[in-house]
This record gives sequence, C-alpha cells and structure tokens, in this order.
Amino acid sequence: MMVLLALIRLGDEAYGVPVARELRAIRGRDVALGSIYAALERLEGKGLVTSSLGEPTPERGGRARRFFRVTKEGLRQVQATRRALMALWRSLPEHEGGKA
Amino acid sequence: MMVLLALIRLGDEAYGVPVARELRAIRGRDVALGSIYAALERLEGKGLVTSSLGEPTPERGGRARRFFRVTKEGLRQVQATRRALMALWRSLPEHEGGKA
DNA sequence: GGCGATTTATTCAACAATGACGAACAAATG
DNA sequence: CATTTGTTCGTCATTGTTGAATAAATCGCC
Repeated sequence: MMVLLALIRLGDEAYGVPVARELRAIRGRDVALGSIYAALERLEGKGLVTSSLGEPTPERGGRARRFFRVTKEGLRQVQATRRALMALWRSLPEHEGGKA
Repeated sequence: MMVLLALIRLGDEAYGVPVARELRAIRGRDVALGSIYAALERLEGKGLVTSSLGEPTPERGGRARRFFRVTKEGLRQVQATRRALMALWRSLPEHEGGKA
C-alpha cells in the first residue's frame, strides 16, 4: 500500500531509491532497499505497477534506473483500500496530539 | 490494522464474530473467523490488545465470549499508521465522483 | 587511455511475520 | 443428544525484511 502511494507521489522520478527515501521519511524508520524491490517485483507480478528501464545519467555511479508506474488497476485498489480505512477510522478518537 | 480499527469501533461488544462481520461489511468480501482469531492472537502477543473472558449469555449456544480491547500502545500505533497514510495519499488523484 | 576505487542502482537468497482457510473442539440451550 | 454460538488448531500462501552479491556508470591518476 505505502509503496504504491509513494510511487504515485514521486511521479516520473519513481524508482527504487527515492521510494525508500520517501517511506523512511514518512514512517520515521529505516527500510532496506531489498524490501522495496521485492515489493515492487510482487506488485508488478500482480499487474498493479509496470516498469521500464531508463537511460543512464551522466553522474558518478549514474547507472540506468528502473522506473515504476502505477497501473489503472493499481490505482483502483489503492482507492478501494483507502475508502475502507477511511470508513473504519471515522470513529477513531484521534487528535491525541497534546493528551494521552 | 483493520482488525484494530474494528475493535475500536465495536467498543465493549468487541469479540471474534462481530469483528469478522464488521470487516466483511466494509471490505465487501468474506473473511474466515480463523483469520480474525489468528490476528487477534498476534496482536495480543505484541501488546496491542488485551483480552478477557466474558460470561456465558442465556441464549441458545450462548457460550462465553472472549472480549478484546485495544491498549494504549495499540491506539498509538494505529494513529501513527493513520498519519503516515494520510501524509502519503494527500497527493492522490482521487475525488473523482464520490459515488463509489 | 586504461584501470581500479568509488558511487548509484538493482538483483538474489533466505528467513520471519502476517493473512487466510477449513476442520476440530468447547460450551451453552432446547 | 442435536443445534447453535464461539474459540482454537494445523497448515499453507503471501508479504515484509534483511544482508550480500552483482551491475554499470564516473573519477582519479599514473
């Protein structure tokens, strides 16, 4: 779920490394790159994302990147899950911010 | 995640069967009771929920129920995940006809 | 200008955790 | 003792997670 959302956010800069960075930032804890690629692999297998190899960039270590894009079906499923979660946490005693 | 949210929603009527019903309703597909109990078991192992055995009810087949309650830590984690997801799908190209 | 060190990026192999199910078991009432 | 409500068990598939291996590019430098 979060990987799919990260891909959407990243748009056409969506490849392994930035996805990891994105998740690390938002979840506040580290995530190995291997995890990301494994997830992407499986998502592609299910047809929720597609991938295409880009061209190398003229930077030190700038080898070719594999870009990912969420498919129509992928977006559909993200939205379905989003709706389900929304419905469930409507009654959540949220905004715990200052108190506990 | 969804099991935790269902427990919160159900309040003091939170035991296996209603949780399954809740999820079935919101996700639109069936879920085996065994799955629910397995999840509850694991959540309790992690200290995210506690359980207590209730008294039998005077109905046909009204055997004792095992009630579950989300712990402080459980609530904390639910909210953390909620925040992370919220942050991620801020840029989601949704809102296209809320007709579902 | 060639060659190894360095950097960015992806792939691989393995294992732990979670999701899911059907069947077995338990305890109540009729 | 048949039926009903509820929980537990055994098992397998899927997903999460990691560390190490591999790949492909540039840089320094002689």
